[in-house]
Amino acid sequence: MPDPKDVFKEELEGELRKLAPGNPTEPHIERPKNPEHGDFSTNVALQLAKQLGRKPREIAEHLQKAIEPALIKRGVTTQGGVSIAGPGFLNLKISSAPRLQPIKDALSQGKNYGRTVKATPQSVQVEFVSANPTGPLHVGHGRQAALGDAIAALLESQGEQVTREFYYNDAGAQIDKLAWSVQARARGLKPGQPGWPEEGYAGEYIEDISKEIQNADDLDAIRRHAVAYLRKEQDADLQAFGVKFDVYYLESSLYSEGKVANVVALWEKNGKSYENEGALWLRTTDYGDDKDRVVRKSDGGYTYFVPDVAYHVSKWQRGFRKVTNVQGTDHHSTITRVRAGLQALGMGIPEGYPDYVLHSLVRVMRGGEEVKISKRAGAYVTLRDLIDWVGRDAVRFFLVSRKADSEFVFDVDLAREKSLENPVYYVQYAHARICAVFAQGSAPPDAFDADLLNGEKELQLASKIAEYPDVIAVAAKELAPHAVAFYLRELAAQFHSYYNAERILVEDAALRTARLALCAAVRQTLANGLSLLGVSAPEKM
RNA sequence: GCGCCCGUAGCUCAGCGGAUUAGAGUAUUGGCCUCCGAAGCCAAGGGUCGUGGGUUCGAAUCCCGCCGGGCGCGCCA
Repeated sequence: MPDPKDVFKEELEGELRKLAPGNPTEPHIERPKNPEHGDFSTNVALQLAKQLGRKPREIAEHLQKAIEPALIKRGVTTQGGVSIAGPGFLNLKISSAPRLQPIKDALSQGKNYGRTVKATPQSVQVEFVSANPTGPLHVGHGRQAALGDAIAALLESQGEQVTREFYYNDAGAQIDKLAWSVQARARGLKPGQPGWPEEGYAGEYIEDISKEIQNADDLDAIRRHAVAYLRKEQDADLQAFGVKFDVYYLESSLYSEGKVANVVALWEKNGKSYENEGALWLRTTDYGDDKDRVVRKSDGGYTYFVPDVAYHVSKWQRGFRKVTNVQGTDHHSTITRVRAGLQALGMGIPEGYPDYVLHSLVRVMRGGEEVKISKRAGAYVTLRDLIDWVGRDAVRFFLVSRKADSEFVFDVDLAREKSLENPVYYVQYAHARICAVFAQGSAPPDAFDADLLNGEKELQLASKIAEYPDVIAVAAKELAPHAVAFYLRELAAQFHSYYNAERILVEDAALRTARLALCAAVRQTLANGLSLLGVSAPEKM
């Protein structure tokens, strides 16, 4: 059976090409909230009115006459055809058999419902977290982990081949500070005392590490031990959070393999760099930056963004044509710089490479007050704190249920509340409720009589299930997992409403089978969506 | 000062390639369990979409100014 939405769109496109051959408007088909407006709606007639200098309703009538027979010809059965509403909207209401098709799709496709298979998958990469091993992961890293992992899952759902990557600096000045701090602790010094390193790390974890140091004079051993210790701890946190990386990329390898030096040499060769005041500068202003940037300091060391550019060259050379970096908004100035640095190499890397998803800060509220300090880390709230307080599923769902660039307040008390107030449990509860129905002894049916699902709530649920593939396609395109979280809430709400209004396990066997099929399809869709967000779909709660 | 982001119901947030009556959760109020899980449902009240202009037949959505908040403006990473 052809997808009515696709047919509707294709036929509209054909008609629009005839109406405005020069530059045809692309029709946007939306699914109206108000059921009176049918299953699909478009405002092309209104958009076209200006361009053609005709009244929108006239255009709508023209389109209506042209489209209706074409739809019928292609097997789309409607209720009342294409109707015109308001100033010139075209609304299409399809008959109930095709409206129920998504139930069959969800049942037959199972875990793959909503996913796309690509003949030639693109090799794409998502880089996220990338915390330096100088302390425990904080809430911001948690947001990156939740966001990055969900974005990666979304891209996978669209048939791409995704690599999750974690990049970290294992050898820079920050690591030196870490080593000095541990050393000072091992020698019995406390933060702030005379002899404590400037800008040293003061968290309790430094003391924990220092207790394992045998020789406080062997700074190299201390450094290795501290890095290994914190890496292990970060890995444990990520594992508890359910996030796995395919590649850990070490900044030090960029130096040892000569990749940093190569980048600088290419800039010099292309005439994109110049010497001034003993330093080497890159002409980033050629690529939209507001001033040129130092790349090699007068002391001979490179500034941080040189290895960053070298790292992105490595991504390009490893074949990643689409790369997404998930970082905090405090990094937004690096976007221009990294892209400029890549352009100046003249390697044919596209201007917008790579993509960035920047998230703003998360404030943590608990007991009506903002929490700023973690006992362990000292200066910030850790991801581990959050998981301990509210559990992995709630942390994941909360951190991903807002637009990345909106600042938001994580309310620990709300996330903890295992009841009405919590959207995570609300969605999970819908899943568990359906499981409970099936636990009464029925198996999800293979076939059912579609004519029996003719209630308004049933048809609406079917339409909601039909939306799912579009929702994740758009969320993947826009790198916006929060759309999935909102969708799941709506689907769960519609199910709860239905469940309260109608009995599933009715006497009539045929009707029972049909309703069980609908339930199974909802359950499958909930499970698929939750899985994209890294949230479990429990059978019991 | 400059650049980027944000300002929608008491609170937390969707919507923002313009369009059919501004949405949800939470909080408040009132209903619904002899019946598949009440971690649920039904209903009510609550918004000059920061503000002032502009474009448009039509603006929360696009453009400009202003106000308020965040972040960034290092030969730090």
